This record gives sequence, C-alpha cells and structure tokens, in this order.
Amino acid sequence: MAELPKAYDPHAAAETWSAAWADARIFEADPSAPGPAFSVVIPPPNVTGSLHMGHALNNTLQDVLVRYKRMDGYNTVWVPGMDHAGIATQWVVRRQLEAQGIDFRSLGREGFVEKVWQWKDEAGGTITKQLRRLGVSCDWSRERFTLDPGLREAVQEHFIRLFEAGLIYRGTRLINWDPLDQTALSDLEVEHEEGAQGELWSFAYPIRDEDGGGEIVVATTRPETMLGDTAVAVHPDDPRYQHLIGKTLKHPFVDREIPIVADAILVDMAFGTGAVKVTPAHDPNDFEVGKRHKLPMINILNRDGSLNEQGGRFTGMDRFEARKAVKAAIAELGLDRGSKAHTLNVGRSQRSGAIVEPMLSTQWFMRMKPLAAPAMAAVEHGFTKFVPSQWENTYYAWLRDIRDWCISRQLWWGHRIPAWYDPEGNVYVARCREEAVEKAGRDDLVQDEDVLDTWFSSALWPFSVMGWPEKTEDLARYYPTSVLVTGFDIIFFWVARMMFAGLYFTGSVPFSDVYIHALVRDEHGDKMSKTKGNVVDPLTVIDRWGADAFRFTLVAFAAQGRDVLWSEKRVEDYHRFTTKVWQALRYCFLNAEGYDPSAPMEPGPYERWIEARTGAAAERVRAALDGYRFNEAASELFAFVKGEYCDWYIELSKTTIYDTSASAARQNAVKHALFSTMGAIVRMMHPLMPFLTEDIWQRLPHTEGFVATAPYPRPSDFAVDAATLEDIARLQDAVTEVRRIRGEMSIARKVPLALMVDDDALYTGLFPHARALNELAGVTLERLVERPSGTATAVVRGVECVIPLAGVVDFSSELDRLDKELAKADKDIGQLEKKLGNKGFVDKAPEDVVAGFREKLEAAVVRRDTLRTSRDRLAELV
RNA sequence: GGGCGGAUAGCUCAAUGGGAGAGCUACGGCUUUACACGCCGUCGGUUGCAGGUUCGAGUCCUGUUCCGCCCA
Repeated sequence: MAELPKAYDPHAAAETWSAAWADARIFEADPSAPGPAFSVVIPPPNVTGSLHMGHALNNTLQDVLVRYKRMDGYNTVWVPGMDHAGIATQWVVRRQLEAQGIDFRSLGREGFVEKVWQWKDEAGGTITKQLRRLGVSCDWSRERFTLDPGLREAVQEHFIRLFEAGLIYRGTRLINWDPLDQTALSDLEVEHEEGAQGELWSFAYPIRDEDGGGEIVVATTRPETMLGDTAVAVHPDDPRYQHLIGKTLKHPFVDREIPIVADAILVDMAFGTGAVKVTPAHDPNDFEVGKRHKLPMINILNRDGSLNEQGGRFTGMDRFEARKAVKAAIAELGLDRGSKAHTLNVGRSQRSGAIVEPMLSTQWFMRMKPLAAPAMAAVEHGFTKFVPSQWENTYYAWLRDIRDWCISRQLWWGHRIPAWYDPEGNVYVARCREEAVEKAGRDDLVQDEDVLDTWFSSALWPFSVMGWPEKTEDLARYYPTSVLVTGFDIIFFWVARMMFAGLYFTGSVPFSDVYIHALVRDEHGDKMSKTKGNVVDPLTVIDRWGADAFRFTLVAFAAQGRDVLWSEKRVEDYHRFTTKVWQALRYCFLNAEGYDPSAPMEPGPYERWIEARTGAAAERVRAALDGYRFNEAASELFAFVKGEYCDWYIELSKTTIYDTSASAARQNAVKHALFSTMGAIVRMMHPLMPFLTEDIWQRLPHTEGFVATAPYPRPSDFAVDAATLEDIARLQDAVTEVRRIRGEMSIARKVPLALMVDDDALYTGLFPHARALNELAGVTLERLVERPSGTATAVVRGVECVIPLAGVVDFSSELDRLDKELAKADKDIGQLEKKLGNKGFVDKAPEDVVAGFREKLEAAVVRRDTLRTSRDRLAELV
C-alpha cells in the first residue's frame, strides 16, 4: 500500500482531481445513457460578476444535489452559463472607455458592441473559473451565454410569438426612467428607499381674475414638477373648494392655464391643504388622474434628467438645479407658502443608484395578467413546489397584483428588439430585416434601437440552454428540469418569469422543485456590502482552509428559512474535521498490513455493529438530502464519522488489531470493516467534500474509478442485527459510566480500576467485551465476590457495578456524586410519574406512547433504587 | 398601509403535538501506540410576552413586543 502523507493537502487534491474529472469527462451528460433524468440549470451569474458568498452558497447546494443524484444512478446534467447582464456590462465597458478618454457613443452602436464582446472574451467570465475552485460538477461542454446564437433565436421567437398573440405591445405609459444609465427600467428594478429626509414645500397657484381671483395652495416634494402640472385636484366633497371646481389657474412660469378638477380617488381632504397639484407625465397617481380627466400629459425631462423645452426659463437645467431655481422664482413672485420636514420614499435604480424619475414614454410592454394565471395554477396544483413552502405565498402575492412589464431598454448591449418601423411609424415585428420588408411591402424600414430587458432572456434559460426552439435530444431528455436552486431575492425577477415562459412555450413547468436558500450575512447578521466593508471573499476562504471545509461549512449553515450568519471560526472547525477524517484514514493505513478482501474473514460484534450503524447513517443522510435539509445532512455525517466511526469503532478495532492472539481471519475482518466503512463514509460525504473524498477514495485499497461516480450508499447495503446493537449499547453504557466516574473524581486514565459485577446476566453480557472495557475505560471486568469497602457505583442498564476505590482515591466525593445522580433520577421519576398519573394522558394518548413512558419509568426506578442502595451503603462507611 | 420570516443554553442553530437537543464556548481531567488541528467528562433552559385549544404546546389558534425582509 502506498505511503500516506501525514496531512491532507486540499489544494493539491483540488488541482489533481478537478483535472482528472475533466479528463475523464464524467460530468458530461449523455442523454442516451440509462437512468432517470436529474437536471439542473445554473442561475447564470452576470458576465461581469466575480464570485461572492451568495454564489458560493448557491452553487455548493446545487453541486451537493447534483453529485448525490449522479452517484445514486440518475442520468444527471448540470448546465452552467452566464448572463449578458445588459446594464451592468454596458456600464463596465463604458467606464473603461471613458478612462481612455473615449465617449462610448462616438464608437457607434456596432463599434461599441464589438468592444463589449472583446471585453467579454478577455475579462468576462472570471466567475466561471472561480466556480471551478469550489469544485462544482457542471457539464462545461454545455456551457451557455445568454447572447449565444441559439439563445438569440430563442429570445426572438419568444418576442415574436408573444407579440403575435397580443401579449407584447408598444405603448406610451408612465415608466421608471434612470437618468444616469438613460434607460427605462421595470418596476422591479427600482428600489424604494424609505425614510429619506426631505421637505414638503407649499406654494400658491393664483386663480384667474375672471374666475374671481385668489389662490389655491398645493404642496410637493418635487417642486420642479410644477412645470409639468396640468391640473390641481380637490375632493368633490370638500366645502373649502367646492366653489372652485371647474375654475382655472394661471401657471406662473409657462404659458398654460390649468383647471381645478374634482377627484375623490387621488385627494385626501385631511392631508395638507386638501388641494393636490397634478403632473400626469411624472407621477403614477397623477397619471391615472390625467386619464380620468383627459388632461394633457406634459413631459418636462430630457433623457439625462435635465429640463426640456417645456421647462420655460428653466430649460436645460438639471432636475435638482431646477428644483432650487423654481423655489427661488416662486418666492420672488411672493407665492412661496413655506415648507415643513417630510420623510419620503425615494426610488433608486437597482443598478446605477440614481434617483429614478417617473416619466411618460413610449416603450414595449408585456401583458402579465394572462400569463400569471397559469403560473399560479401550476404551483397551486403542485406541478412546481417551493421549498420552504412559505415562499409560495410570496410568489402568489406578487402574481395577484402583477402589472405589465416594461421590457425595452435604451441600451446597445443585449437582445435587440426584432421590430422595424416605416417612416409613418408603423411597426413590423419579424425575425429579420428581409422578413420585415416583406411584411411591410417596402424597404425604407429602420429597426428599433432598443434592446430587451436582460431578464427577458433569462426567463427562457431552462429550455433555451437545451436548444429550444429546436426539438433537441437534450430538451426531450432533460426538460423540465428537476430543481432550481436560487435565492429569494429573484423569485419575481426570474423564477416567476421562467414559470410564465415555460408554461407558455413548452406547456410544462420549467422545474419540479424550487429550493429557495437564504442570504449570507456577516456574523452580526448584517448584509455583506462593499460600502460596509464586511464582504468575505470566498476565494480567500478557499485559499486558507480549502474548498472541502468551506463547502461543508456552507452546507452546515444552510438551514431552511434561515439566513447564513457567516463565521470563519466554523470553517476552521470543519477544516479540523477534514483533518480528523484524514487521521482516521492514517489509522487504517498504519494497521492495514496483510489486508486481503478475498481472504477469509471472521467479523465480530464490533464489525457487525459499525455496519448496522453505517446503514442507519446512510438512511438519515439520504432522508436529509431528499428533503433539502442540507444542514441536517452535514450534521448527520459529522456525528456519524466523529461520534461513531472514530470515537467508537476505531477504538474498538484496537481490541483485535493489538491482540496478537487474534486469528488472521479476525484481523482481516477488522481491516475490512475499517476500509469498507471508510469507503462508505467518503461516498456519503462526497457531495459535500468532493476533493477530500476523492483523494481518499483513490488511496483506499480495492476501490475502482472515481468516488464521484461510485454508488451512493443505500441502507439496504448494510446488514442490521438488533441483538448486536443492544450488545454494544450495553458496552457503551458501561464505558461511559466508568469514564464519568473517572472524570468527576479525577482519576487518571493510567490508574487501573476494576469493574465488579454481581449480576449474572450483565456479567455474561459484558464478558465478551472485557478487552474493550480495558481499552476504552481502563477497567478490568471482574466477578463481584466480596464487596470491598469504599467503592464507586456504576449503574449499567439499571444494574449495579462496583468500582473499588480504596487506595486509589479519596472516595468521600463519591457520596456527593451519588447524591447528585440520585437527585437527577428522582426528578426524572417525578416527571414520569406525573405524566403517567394523569388519567387523561393514559386514556387518550396512543398506546405505544404510554407504553414507552411506562418502560422509561421502570428503567428509571431500577436505576434510582440501585443508586440509593449504593449511596446508603457508602454513607454508613463515611 | 398590506404581507412574510425570525425570537429556544453564553454564541450559532436543531426538534411529524408526546420527557427541550447538537456543535462551538466555558469549566475540569488526560502529553493514550490515527489525530493536542486530539481524547474523556461536566456545567449550562420560565423556548420574547399574555391568553386560548388539548390528556399533553417550542410546535396549533388569538393578541402583543422587538428584529429583519418583501410589496404599496
């Protein structure tokens, strides 16, 4: 057997096995291979992105599932890829050009897009390299990019079909305008920041002299919008203003007369003066008022947020500059009516951070209501299940109140809208220019300048990566996908839209399960952010502790419905766990001489025990993974490997390994148990710690291939023997009792003790384990012939065992210890008796529950009596 | 304003309505022939608060406080 290094080297292992897996192409799916399909598509990270904790968690969890299913015989595929991230990417390249003194617009559309592709090829996609360091088992031969030719075709098809169905339309609506990126945004891309300190400023509109003169006072948080006011609204029932309804105001700056209208929906009589200025082109509520009262809608802003020609003397000023100027000018006219502090909600662009302006604009929209209904029904009927299920409520809530989606963006980088216009402004939606020309019957057409929202292409991801709209083998074999693993922050952006698209185009849900994981926060529970400076770089963690420990930590933290509070300390702990496993392997190697799996074997009780326990562990780990209870899988593995294999089996194996009189068949059976259990352990742990387990698997004698494709242990692979389990439980009970006595009375391990047993059955039960008792607890098992004076009492399975202490230690403290144990036993019995003394419980609780409590009580009473006898006997001596 | 989470040992988290657990920390012991990056043991709780349902509630219901998030 080859020499085993003293310590595990996670970096060498990662390098070696990543390369070996890639060479063997074991992660490349073969649709013609047998086995039920298990398919996953990666949530495509932005091409501009670099790996952060969220990606690390997300991809680790996917990899755990994918590796588990692959080992378990599924025909598995995990399709990786990246998103072209319209706004973010355009911004990155634009800034880079600006740094060189180049205005991106000067390059023209084609020139700029070419630059972006160049950037993508050189700098884009660092994240996919970083993902590999995590150990993800993606099928890189199937990697996709949302702007790949095939995906372009899918996006075009998507647009055209929905347009033809009347679900996509062009219209003039109030949209969210980002003056920095100079593009429209969807409602979802605007983040509302609460509690910003602002002022509510009041000014007076003079009433036309013909209408009796006077004034009406209105208030606003955005003074400059008064340049776009086309009405003032009051409540129809408001006695203060009833006589003014229908009268006309004179705008102080622009040549416009504006009516006073009555609107019960917009106006709250109790708020402010009860009169509201109406700017239909720059406020959603006012827009509705405008429609109700057929008011003119005047857009006062340019693309960059400065005031356009509607701004009168303020034309050309930036919106914030104009805000001050308008106030000053109003004051000059003597119309300023003061201001007061006001907390307001500011809408900011999710990407640029710029304050978003509601603005009237002609854009493309997708009608959502008709698509939302089937998407809701699919979840209601269980075709797609959210885990944890409460996210279904979030999903429903959004779909119920869904509004049309603004899908056009004023960018160059992205999927260009397949629409052409003739000089009269008629629209021709087509697959290409030729088709548009044919439809139009003329060739003086120009294509729409805009591109589609990036999420428009992401919505197709689960089937576009499989080749849709072509009818491919992949699509037939791997779609719908099995599970989508993602964060709750993109349920609306992405999950819901994939549901729409999947149902509409393929007639089936895009995934059966959606596992929603939480956010990774810092140890104080704060969101990680660059500005706070509390960002933890996954790559640094991997450099320091290795991918195995890192992944295991993420998995151990991934409790359903809980945020992950990051702690480097935990990684260190799990790094120690990898060391522990490695040391166990070393033990196997150091004692493996002469191991021959084909030679005769004579397994003993410990070998039968560890086999049964391994099966039980496999059952629990599988159940945890099947239920997406990742943290439970991690803790079961941790508990089994450390608590049973290392702490008990390895220690018990020494009774044979170090026994020179043990037969070759016994020795061989023990070595076999050591190695085969280690084999089962690395197979069970592989999805969580791929490199460590592969490194071990490759060193284990008589293993074949990769652990990555070895069968995942099944409970039925392991024999269970109830008698052995009870036999070893008794031994463990005895060992633990002796250890406790040693611990509490500070008797060093090297001080030999005797464990004297009077009871026939217990003695007979423990007798075969005499060597183990000596090895694990440092006691010699003896028959109690004559009770010595000065003893400690170990109660094993309710039966008294005596440990002579005379000459070893001052045994007076044993009295205290027994009193403490007695108190515990009494409390225990008290609780049980109370429970069983309750007639309601005995009558109504299920029989097996009651029986269980009765057994517990019996055992407790036996234990208590044994303790008391010993205690009283000792008390007489002291 | 509407909705959804969370609150359990010092910390991080578990517990199909059936005796509240684990890991870490703390404390004590052990230089034991795989591992001191280790081993053995001990301590630690009015499950945020107030009611209710039930033989039985951390778990179900109602209300309430605090923290977080989403939507308007």
